[in-house]
Amino acid sequence: MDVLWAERSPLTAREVGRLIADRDLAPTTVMTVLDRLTRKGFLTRVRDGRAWRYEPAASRDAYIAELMLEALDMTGDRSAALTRFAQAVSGTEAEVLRKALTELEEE
Amino acid sequence: MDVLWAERSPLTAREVGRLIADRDLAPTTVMTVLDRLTRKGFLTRVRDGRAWRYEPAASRDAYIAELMLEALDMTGDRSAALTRFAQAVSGTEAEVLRKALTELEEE
DNA sequence: GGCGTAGTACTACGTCCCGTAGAGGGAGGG
DNA sequence: CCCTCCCTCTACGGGACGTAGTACTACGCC
Repeated sequence: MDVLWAERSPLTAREVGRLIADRDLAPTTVMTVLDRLTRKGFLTRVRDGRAWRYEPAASRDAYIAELMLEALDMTGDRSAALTRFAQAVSGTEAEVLRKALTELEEE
Repeated sequence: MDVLWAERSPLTAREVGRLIADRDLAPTTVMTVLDRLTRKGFLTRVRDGRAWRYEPAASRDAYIAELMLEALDMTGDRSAALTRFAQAVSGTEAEVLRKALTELEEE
């Protein structure tokens, strides 16, 4: 669903339908989906003549980060979960995390 | 659902029903839920006489960490999402992460 | 030894979300 | 004036989930 969408950064309208013509969906289907995503706050829409122009409300990365935080909220012991997580990521990704944290510290 | 369950570490059977008597659910309801959680791999069950004894398949923390990794898998750019995440956690939690990563490095 | 009780498996029903789509309305162009 | 485009509203099938009932089995007591 959002997969299709969240990838392309530029804003668009029902051109989305053109972009995913391979799945040949009814035009209304695409509209319904965009509409529902908007209702859920994943997309933002702006009028453009009689059509709408949709835009992601947040970057994909921000959305993912939010999902991760949401998962984290489900536990009582956030530290334990975080530690677990740190242990679970691969070496290179641990490196990325470390770097991000370091930069954070420097600000 | 798992909320009730995943909190208590010790293993149990239909005593779960006793433990959540406040929600006064039919005994069968509790059983069905435990059964479904087992099917989905969240719980492990062992025979104990004619009854079953349920036990979490993974610790809550491990489960949360897994959820976070799952979210991370949804992006194309894992590094970007990780960086975002690192920036999003609160200061104290960033500290926890840093510590976990450092210990990881030392091993 | 039969009968109540505890525990299990199987099935069901309402609800909600999601992917898909159709039917109907307003607005611009030929 | 009609056609086309795009929008809104409503719908339907499927799957998950929370809740629960029914049917079967095995203990154990009297």
